[in-house]
Amino acid sequence: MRDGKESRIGTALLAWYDREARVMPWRTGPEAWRAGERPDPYRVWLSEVMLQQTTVAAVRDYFRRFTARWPDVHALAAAADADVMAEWAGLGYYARARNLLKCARVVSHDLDGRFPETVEELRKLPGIGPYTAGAIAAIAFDAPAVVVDGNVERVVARIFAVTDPLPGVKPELTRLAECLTPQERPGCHAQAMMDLGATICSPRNPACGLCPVRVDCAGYDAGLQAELPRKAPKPEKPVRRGFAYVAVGPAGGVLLERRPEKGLLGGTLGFPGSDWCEAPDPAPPFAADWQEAGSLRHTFTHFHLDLTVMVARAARPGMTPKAQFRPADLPTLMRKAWNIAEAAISSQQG
DNA sequence: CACGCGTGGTG
DNA sequence: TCACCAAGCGT
Repeated sequence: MRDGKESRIGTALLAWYDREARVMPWRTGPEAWRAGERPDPYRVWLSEVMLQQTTVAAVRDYFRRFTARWPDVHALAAAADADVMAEWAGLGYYARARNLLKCARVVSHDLDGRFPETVEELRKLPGIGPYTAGAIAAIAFDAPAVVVDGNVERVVARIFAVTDPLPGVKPELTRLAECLTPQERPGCHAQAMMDLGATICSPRNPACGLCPVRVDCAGYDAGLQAELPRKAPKPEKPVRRGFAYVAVGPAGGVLLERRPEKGLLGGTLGFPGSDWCEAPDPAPPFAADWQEAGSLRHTFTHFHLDLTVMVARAARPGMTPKAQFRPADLPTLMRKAWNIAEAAISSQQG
């Protein structure tokens, strides 16, 4: 399985990681690791869920706020749903936040607060798929799990000069990643692969001159490093339109609603509005003197949204009082809508 | 299994 | 400006 080349790559990678490992709030660095310190599984799990399809830079402050407010899995399990959704607001992919809370409650109530140590058991928990299960097993419990994220796909495709496109070639990349996974320090190896992919073996303009495994990189030898991994072309994003209605009461209260659990922005707070489609009908939540405040474009995973923001001053039952309304609790789209509405209202009334 | 699901940085 | 991309998962 692991012949001279694979073994040499693993050794070079670990030596590089020992020198260059990135410092992150959820990590135990190589030095502390060697001194016997191990990362807290709760923090590993929380960071890995936040990092799903999300950059390190975006996660840092969210991770700090979550761990300051909920230092362990029991504290998080006891949190109110609305508080967790508010703290997650802006990070995106809100199903992660709902599954995070479900998972915390299972671990807290059914597993006595201890995360499972095997990939098989971790996989059964909500929000933990093949990648996250492997990452927790490797990083928190130092199990020789295979950890394949977008970084590892790229690194492996380049090292072995795999030219077939994703996603079809993913199983082969996983097998190749398995060949590189050592029995010793698998957690450090997993983090080293991801650090290499995030810094040197980057998607565009890889810094091969600094790469610890360049001498064993078939992609570099073939001059293909910048083109790998190949990916199937993505369909164009359609444009949808919609209306959002921001009602502000005499004392500054705001009319908000919580969206359904499933679907786009599921479980988040927002302003009432129309459907989002090619040609939506206006859909004011009640009759009032609605004025157009402006519009915005927001891009989701699979479509662009052009949203027209309407405002009215009106008292309504069920408004969120001004003192309890924090725009930071809203997903980014709704925060943008609020910024437009607020500017219009303050300029119109002075 | 292909698709739905956010957001901010970047070239 | 805008398409692409990032430590994927659930259905």
